[in-house]
Amino acid sequence: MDINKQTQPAKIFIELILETFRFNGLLISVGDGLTKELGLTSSLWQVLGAIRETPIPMAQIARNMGLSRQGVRRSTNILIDKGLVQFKENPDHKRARLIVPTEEGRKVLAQLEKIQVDWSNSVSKEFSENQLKNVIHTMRFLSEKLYLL
Amino acid sequence: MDINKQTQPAKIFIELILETFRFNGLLISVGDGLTKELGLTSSLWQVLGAIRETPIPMAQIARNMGLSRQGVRRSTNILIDKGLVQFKENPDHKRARLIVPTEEGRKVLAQLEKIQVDWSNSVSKEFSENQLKNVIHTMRFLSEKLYLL
DNA sequence: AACAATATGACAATTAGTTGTCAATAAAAT
DNA sequence: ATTTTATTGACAACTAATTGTCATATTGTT
Repeated sequence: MDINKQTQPAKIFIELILETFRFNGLLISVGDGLTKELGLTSSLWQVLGAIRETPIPMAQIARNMGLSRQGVRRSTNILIDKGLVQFKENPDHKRARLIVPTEEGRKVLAQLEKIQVDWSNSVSKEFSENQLKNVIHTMRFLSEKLYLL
Repeated sequence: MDINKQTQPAKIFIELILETFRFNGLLISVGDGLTKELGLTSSLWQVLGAIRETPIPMAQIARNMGLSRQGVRRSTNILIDKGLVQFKENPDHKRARLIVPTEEGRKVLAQLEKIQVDWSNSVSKEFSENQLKNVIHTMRFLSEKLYLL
């Protein structure tokens, strides 16, 4: 039996994976740089950002952001120590308390947003909406395929 | 002065970042699943894969793959313990020895490649070459912008 | 209503990865 | 040629993240 031959799209897909790793790493390091002054790391602002609009429990943050439940728990503990978030009883679930930003947390979120807006504006300046949307769409589509396998 | 308003591409760019985090996490977990039987984790096969064609020193692996030098060192040590790679004197650089696969390492690389070919073929089946290339291109373009800032 | 299956968060132990520092080597500048 | 700057890899200390297990709460089944 012959060795299966790798199709052309498959080769490019592998390239895409490696590029994703690099891009992801770059985003994290740039993100860390941007928010260093706020005393936040990527894992922290990912969690803080996740409850910007609606307070949700840890497990849901994990699901939304593609993080592990335990990782979110850890980050949440740190954010609590920093006084940026707190627990709030969840009427719908006795165990799964909501994570909500404190007053201080809201201030940091506002600063975060300011930084993010300036930065994202300047980075995305030369890109069209469609170009970026296409990337997101393809990633999501690929993700679906990955889940199925 | 008004708060800077976030442009539409900027908003989508932020979405793209979050999607990248999720996609990256998914790739790692799927990759770990695929290569579990070989006793390799993502960080390990990233390093092993990097020297598939040409043996290079640790620092170069790190640069190519967007990993930290120290992380690569760690992975390399593990791969050496597992007997999959070894050092080889580098005529061009006394300090920076080349990392080369052992006989056993080459076997694992072959298995890895087999798995990778089957998997990438099946995932990328419904994607056009161009669609994937566009994603890579956009990521690289974004990366350039990120470096400049 | 009773039971089974799933989701959630806590904790401990382990593994993975980073940071800071150092000495050796190589490359670049003068 | 000499000096300065970069790169490279090693090591140790530290921080981050994962894994496995457990008790509790919720949801789904019968």
